[in-house]
Amino acid sequence: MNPCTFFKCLADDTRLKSLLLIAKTGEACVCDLMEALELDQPKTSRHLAQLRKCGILLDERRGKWVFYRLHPELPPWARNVIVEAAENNSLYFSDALNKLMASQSSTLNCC
Amino acid sequence: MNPCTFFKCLADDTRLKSLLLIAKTGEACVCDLMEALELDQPKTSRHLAQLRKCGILLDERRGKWVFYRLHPELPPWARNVIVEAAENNSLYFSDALNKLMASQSSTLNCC
DNA sequence: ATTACATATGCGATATTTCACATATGTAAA
DNA sequence: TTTACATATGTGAAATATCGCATATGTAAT
Repeated sequence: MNPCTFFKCLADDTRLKSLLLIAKTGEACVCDLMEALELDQPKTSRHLAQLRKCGILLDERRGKWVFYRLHPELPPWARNVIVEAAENNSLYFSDALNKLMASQSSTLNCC
Repeated sequence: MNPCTFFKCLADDTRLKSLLLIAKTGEACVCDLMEALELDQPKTSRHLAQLRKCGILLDERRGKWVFYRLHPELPPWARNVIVEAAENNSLYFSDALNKLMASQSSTLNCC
């Protein structure tokens, strides 16, 4: 994991918020993320794909849905960076986090 | 310190290596950094200026030279990110670090 | 005041990233 | 097997970042 490549992955609002949301909640599917972040589907998917290709996220398909979580083999220092960023910038993504947790706990939710 | 802005600052080879070198050595002047990184002067100065304007680095002039160090008011989480990256990616900037330490300890050095 | 050296910045050219739209793929229910 | 839904990706346009060169500013010695 080249550190410059790693930081490039965090250097975008969509990707960073997606990562912080996933770090906080453990995992999330694409449809919940796009609603929480108020983004269209291709944009959400593209950024998640970039994080997956860099080895930061791991995807798992369950039926129609694809869930993303932090890659278990992510180097500890890199995981710490994400977790520390999440713990110290709650205001940056609290709106999205509230929406995401509402979706995830709702029985009306798609997945 | 918006976290996305912060990570954008780390998402470039010149800036990231400069930061890791400064984190390791405490401080460095522009001329030593440009030699350690084998860059021209305007490029080195430009990237340092960006880090200064974002509040990551603090500059201090001493005679003809300008020394940069991590800004003392940098939020602890952000400082930790830089320090952790430095501690866990030595191979990424070891060449530059060796050159920088050689310059800084040499009596032949300009500053 | 002039010169030499260290650092900073204006600016157009180039490279890289991101976006928006269309479309493709994958899954499951009817 | 048709349909609906979820996700992924091809592609060119737009936005953004970086570079290279020239030049400006700041400091100290002569």
